[in-house]
Amino acid sequence: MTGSFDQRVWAVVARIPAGRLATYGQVAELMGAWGQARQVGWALRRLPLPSPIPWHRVVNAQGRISMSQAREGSDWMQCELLRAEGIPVDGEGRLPLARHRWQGEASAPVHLEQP
DNA sequence: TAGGTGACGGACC
DNA sequence: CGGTCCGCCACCT
Repeated sequence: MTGSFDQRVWAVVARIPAGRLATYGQVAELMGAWGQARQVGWALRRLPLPSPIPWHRVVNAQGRISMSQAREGSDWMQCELLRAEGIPVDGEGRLPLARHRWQGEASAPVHLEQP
């Protein structure tokens, strides 16, 4: 294989532009591991911090930061990093996912039509 | 070895 | 909205 699961996850996450968001499931899809969102979470958990990989741009499909005591504060750090990129996060970890959703680079060029 | 637990997601109620 | 269930699969008892 050309790299471990972890490395493939990180490679995808590394492509997420600043100010944009992706979901765990989305990352799994982009790396051809459909339905393995959970494993993507594990891979990010194994990411040594601090890291140049923009791990904070990955949130869950409910548009919230996955909070967990097991993260030992990295969840709150994620909150800070996102706000620093201009993405508002409320006290419950909710954020405007729809507006900041990263489209990957798979979106076919669309020809705009006249209204 | 079996069973419980998650940085998940989608269906249902 | 929120809560439960189930499928998913790597980790950890």
